[in-house]
Amino acid sequence: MRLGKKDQLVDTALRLFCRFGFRATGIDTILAEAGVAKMTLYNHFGSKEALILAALEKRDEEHIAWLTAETEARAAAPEDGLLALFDALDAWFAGKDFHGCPFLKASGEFDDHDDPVHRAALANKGQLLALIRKLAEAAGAPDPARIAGEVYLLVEGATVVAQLTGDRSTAARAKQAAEALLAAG
Amino acid sequence: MRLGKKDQLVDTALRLFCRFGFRATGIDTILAEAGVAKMTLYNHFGSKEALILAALEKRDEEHIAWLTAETEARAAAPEDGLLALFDALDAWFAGKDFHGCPFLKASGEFDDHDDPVHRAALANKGQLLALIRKLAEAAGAPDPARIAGEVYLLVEGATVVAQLTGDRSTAARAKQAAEALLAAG
DNA sequence: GAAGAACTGGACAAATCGGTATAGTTACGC
DNA sequence: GCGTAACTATACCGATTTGTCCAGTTCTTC
Repeated sequence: MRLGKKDQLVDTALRLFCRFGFRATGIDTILAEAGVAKMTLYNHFGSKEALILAALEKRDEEHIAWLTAETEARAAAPEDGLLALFDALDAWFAGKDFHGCPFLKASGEFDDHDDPVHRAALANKGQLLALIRKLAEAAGAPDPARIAGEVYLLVEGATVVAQLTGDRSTAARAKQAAEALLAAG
Repeated sequence: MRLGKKDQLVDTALRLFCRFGFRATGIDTILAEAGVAKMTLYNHFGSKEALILAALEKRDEEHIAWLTAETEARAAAPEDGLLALFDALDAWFAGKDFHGCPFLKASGEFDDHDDPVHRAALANKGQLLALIRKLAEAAGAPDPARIAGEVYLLVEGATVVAQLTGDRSTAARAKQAAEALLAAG
């Protein structure tokens, strides 16, 4: 077993969901791309929604971990982490297969607060906010919770605008703003 | 002609698109909700995509105008406009049928920069950025273009987060951040 | 009131959707 | 090598999708 059909399914599903949207991506497309039979999918996941949930869950763990590591790697000192986060974002946006944040897309397509997919998206954003709060504390901000909340808005804004416009300087602009916020205390 | 079937169609379509998404909303649903025959739709618009485009175009004009007026109404002096914008946003978010920005949703569902729908979304955002720039100039910011770009990120971030979390204090938090940016110059 | 445009309602088409059934094949553990 | 679990291939289901066709009705306007 080189990778496991299940993981293979989740990976290609996530890629296609990001690229074309959740509803627009049919199961048959995922199957063909992954080279997996339909019954294999329905043995592992009971429904398309379950596959979406599994894909988001995996993405959740991976992306938060990636962002944390990338931020740490780019911060010379712990107090630089909050600004280094935007360098990590910049690297993310610059990737050639960047198509926005799957959680934001999911919350847009499943815009009902009771929907399991929407909840999954919300859960991920909670983790992102927690990461930012930790970075704000490490940066020695006088009111880390408030700064984190404001920086979080910048992060989401930059993510959305980068996807919308494809502008390569978006993360840098957000970083500038974050610097000003941090300096203002 | 009380309202015109065409406008009626565009209005209900936009409402349903915002609520349930563009791809998830079938034309039969729109037709039933609007009380209009299918052929009437295809006589006015040649396709569903044309209806989407028409809905976004109308929304574009209306929303920018509404935002401009609401901001002016809430600004005691011209130099308060940039911050008053966030009060207008707050009013928008607080509306009971707020379901996020249709242009952001559209750009998420049609995530191809050549797609006409994506282009329409982009065009609207250009107008929004222009509005913010004018407000930044009126506020007497030393570098209005830079400040506008940063504030724009806050606006998009706040819009997305308000839709995602339903948090009522989102606009206020964004306003706080904008104040700091403005004060920092 | 007559002409013409706008609109209706329902049937229909072709494709696609998520999901199921079945029969057969491959791979792995003991 | 045998049994079992995982997987494949294909055919199929009913529902739904966008879009078309057409005959008949309502509305507007002169």
